Amino acid sequence: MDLAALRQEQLQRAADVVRQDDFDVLPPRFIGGADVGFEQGGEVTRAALVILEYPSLTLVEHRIARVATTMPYIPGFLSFREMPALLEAWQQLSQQPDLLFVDGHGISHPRRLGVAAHFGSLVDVPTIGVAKKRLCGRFADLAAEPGSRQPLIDKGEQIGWVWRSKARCNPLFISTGHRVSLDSALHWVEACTAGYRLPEPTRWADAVASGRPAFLRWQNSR
DNA sequence: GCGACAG
DNA sequence: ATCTTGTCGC
Repeated sequence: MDLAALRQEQLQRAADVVRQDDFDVLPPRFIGGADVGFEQGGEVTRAALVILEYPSLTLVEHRIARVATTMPYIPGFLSFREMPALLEAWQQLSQQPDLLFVDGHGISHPRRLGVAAHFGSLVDVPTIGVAKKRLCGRFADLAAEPGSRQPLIDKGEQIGWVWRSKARCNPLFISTGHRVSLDSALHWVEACTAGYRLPEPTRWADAVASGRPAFLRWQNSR
């Protein structure tokens, strides 16, 4: 693969990313969660999409897509590796969300195009990046209290929030994906967090993707 | 040159 | 991400 070409594609696409709020984002009726994983030693990419109703945070739909992996994992180019499976799962959705939480970064990326920003701008859906690790940028130490936050800064601009969602847990990296401001991104993630480190949409997507007991129980009870 | 490096 | 049991701490 030609990284120089992909890098150019990122710069071009990043210019189309909307970092401000959309009027129809408020209030969301359906919030989605996306999680991508790999199987068979990485040869198969598995994308899970779930739809929750807001504010009840009730699971209303789940979809899983498996496609042949086309690219290796290269820091900074993750979206190209996950995009095919995400698009496949997206097409299977019978109810598209008003807002989507994507595992990974949004604009908190070296060229401001993490997977959340890339997918969001591609299908033109409001997205928020929810990552568990830092990719770039710097931030001051967080207080131990849950709820504490610090701006994530890179090259002189704020590209996200580092937020401690739960006591004694490592913080989350929240950023704009597409059509959602940084402050709103943190607002919606807070509104969808229910006592666990990860917000509900992300937790459910993860549970569905890996066949967690919580999901299996939900599936049997209907 | 050295260290960092989403999932 | 994934391979995987027990184990330390609240």
